Amino acid sequence: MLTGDIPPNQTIYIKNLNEKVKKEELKRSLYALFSQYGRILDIVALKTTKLRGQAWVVFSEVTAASNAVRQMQNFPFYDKPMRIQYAKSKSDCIARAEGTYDKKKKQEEKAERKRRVEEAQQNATPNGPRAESNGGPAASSRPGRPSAQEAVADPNNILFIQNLPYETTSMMLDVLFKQYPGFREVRMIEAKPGIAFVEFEDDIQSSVAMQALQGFKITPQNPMAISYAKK
DNA sequence: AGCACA
Repeated sequence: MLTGDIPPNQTIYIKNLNEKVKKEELKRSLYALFSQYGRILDIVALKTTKLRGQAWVVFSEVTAASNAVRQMQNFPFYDKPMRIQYAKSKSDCIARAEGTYDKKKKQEEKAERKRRVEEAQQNATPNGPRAESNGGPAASSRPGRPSAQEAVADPNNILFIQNLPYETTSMMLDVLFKQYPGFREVRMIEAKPGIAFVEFEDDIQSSVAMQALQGFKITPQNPMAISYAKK
């Protein structure tokens, strides 16, 4: 519903982002937050007047995008709830990969956009034409696919670590996790070897650490499995 | 509010 009637796309369009966040940090945080849903091929964010506060995250799979749209909808990100939809068009990086990227066509589209802006400025009519929408077709509440996929826990400032070697100590994990901003503490339970909880100040910081250390091997047999702790 | 590919 919040996705409007835009058909599924492997790229998601995010708006209502905090415009004060610097572009590079924004991209990093988006990457950290969204890579749990699948492989991210590209993130586009521009700070021009028209495009600030928005970003596109390109996934390698549509199912990943679908999960992200649903599960991260309204997620408070830098104090503002993210509004997520499918992107309206195919990302250039996808078109390039498919070999369908047409540079000429691209330039024409750009020129066309520019033309329309200028035109709009020409007839700066006091009461412009009513762009009345008819509400569109009664779209089904969900895009075509059932998307029977494993649920990802909601983001949490506490991480749940599994598959640790038996001899892991909290000091070892401390060293590993405290390199990431917002680190608070590691908690391990004597009676339960192989797991740990690592707390950060907020969801974003925990996500950054998760992304960075996901699969990290303390021993060759023990790639860390990091997920969000259950609330 | 705003759908791009610096």
